[in-house]
Amino acid sequence: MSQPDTKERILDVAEELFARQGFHATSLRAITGAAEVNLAAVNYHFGSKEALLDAVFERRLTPLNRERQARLDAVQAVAATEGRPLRAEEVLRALIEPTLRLYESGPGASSFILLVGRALSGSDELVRQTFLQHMGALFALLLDLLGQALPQLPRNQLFWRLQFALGATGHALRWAGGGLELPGGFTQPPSVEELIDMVVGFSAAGMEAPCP
Amino acid sequence: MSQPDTKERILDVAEELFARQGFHATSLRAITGAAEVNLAAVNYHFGSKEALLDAVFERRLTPLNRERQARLDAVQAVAATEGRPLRAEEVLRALIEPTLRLYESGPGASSFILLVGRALSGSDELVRQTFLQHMGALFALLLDLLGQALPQLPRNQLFWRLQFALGATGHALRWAGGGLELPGGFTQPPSVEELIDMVVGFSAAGMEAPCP
DNA sequence: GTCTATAGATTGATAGAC
DNA sequence: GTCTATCAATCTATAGAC
Repeated sequence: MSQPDTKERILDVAEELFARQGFHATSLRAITGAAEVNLAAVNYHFGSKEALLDAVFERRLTPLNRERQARLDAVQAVAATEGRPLRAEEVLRALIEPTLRLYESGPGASSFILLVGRALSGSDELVRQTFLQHMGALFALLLDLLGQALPQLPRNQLFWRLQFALGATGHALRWAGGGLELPGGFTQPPSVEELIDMVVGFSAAGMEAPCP
Repeated sequence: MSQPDTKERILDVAEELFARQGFHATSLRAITGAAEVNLAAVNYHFGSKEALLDAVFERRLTPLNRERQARLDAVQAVAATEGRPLRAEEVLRALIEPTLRLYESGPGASSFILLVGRALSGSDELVRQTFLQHMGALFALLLDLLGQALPQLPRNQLFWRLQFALGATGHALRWAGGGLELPGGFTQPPSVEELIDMVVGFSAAGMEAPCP
C-alpha cells in the first residue's frame, strides 16, 4: 500500500469524470489532478487509460451482477414453487432494482449509475464494449427468462422490445445519476423508489403490448 | 460557390463521423481528409468545430420539425372532427415516424438518425444541448398533446413516461442508424416499417400503463 | 511507489500567399 | 475560396531520479 489508497482515489475520480464528461473528454491530467495523485500513477497502477476504464466497471459490476443473478434465480424459484409462469414485470425488476438501488449506497455510486446509462446507450463504442464484456452472460439469461414470461411473443419481437426496455432504463439511469439537466425547467427528479416503479412499470407494459 | 459544393461535402462527412465516432473523437483533420477539402475550409465556412455541429443539426432538423409539427397538427384536427380524445399512439407516431422515415431518404440520412439517437441519450452534453436548441418548442407541444391523450395521468408521471419513451426511441434510432453491433450475434435489424411499429407500440403501451 | 521531466503525437485554429 | 505552413495547447505514455 501507499497513501490512504491512491488506487481507490483514482477509481473514484475516474468513475465520476467518465460518467459526467465521457471517456474521451476526460484526460488523465483531469483525473490525477482531482484525485491529488501524480500524473504517472494511473499508468503505474492500471497500465493505461483504457485499463482504468475496465477497472472502474469491474469494481462495481462484479458484486452487482452477483446480486442480479441471485435475484433472477429467486424469481425463477418462486414462480416454480407457485406453479405459475414468470411475469415480465418481476424479471425486469430483478434486473433494474439492484442497479438503481446502488444510488443509495453512497455518493460515488450515483456516478457509476450514470456511467452505466452512458454505456447502455452506446454513446461511446469503447465504453459500450468494455461494459458488455462484463454483462454478456446476464443478457443471455435475461432473454431466456423473458421468453418464458412471454411465450406467445415471437423471439424477434422479444429481442427488440428488450432493447427498447434497455433504452428506457438507460435513460432513467442517466436521470437518476444526475447526468441530465431537466429541459424547460421541469419538476425535480423523483425518489429512487418511484423511479424504479415507473421504469419497471413502463417497460413491463411495453413488453406485454399486444403483438401487431 | 467553389467546388461542386465544398460546404455540403463537409456537412455530409461531419454528419457521418459525428454520428459514428462522437463529436470529441472526431478531428477536423478526419473530416476534411474524408471530404477531400482543405483543413482550413471548416473554419472558413463555419467558423469553428462547434458551429459545424450546429449546422449539421440545422440542415436536417429544420425541414424535419416542420413535418413533425404538421403531423401533430393533423392528428389534433382529425381527433377534433371525429369528436374523440387524442390517442397516445397517434401522437407518438406523428413524432417518431417522420424521423425514422428519413432512413429511406438516402444513405446520408441514416447517419443523421444515429446522431439524433446519440443526442437524445445525452451521451455528449455539447451534442445534446445543440440538439435541444432545435427542439424546444416541439417538446412542449408534445407534452401538451400527450396530456390530452392521457388526462387521468398525473403530470409528473406523464413527464417521466415521455422520457422513457424518448429513451426507447433513441435506442431504436441508434440501431436503425447502424450505430450498434448486435450483441451475441443476434438477428439482423428489422425493416424501417417494422421498427416504427415496434417502437411506437412499445412506447404507447408503456405510456398507457395503469398508474401504480 | 511517487515524483519530475519530457518525449512524441495530435489537436483546433489562424496567418498570409495565391 | 483555397492552399501551405505553423502556432500554441493538449494529450497519453514513459524514462529515470529518489
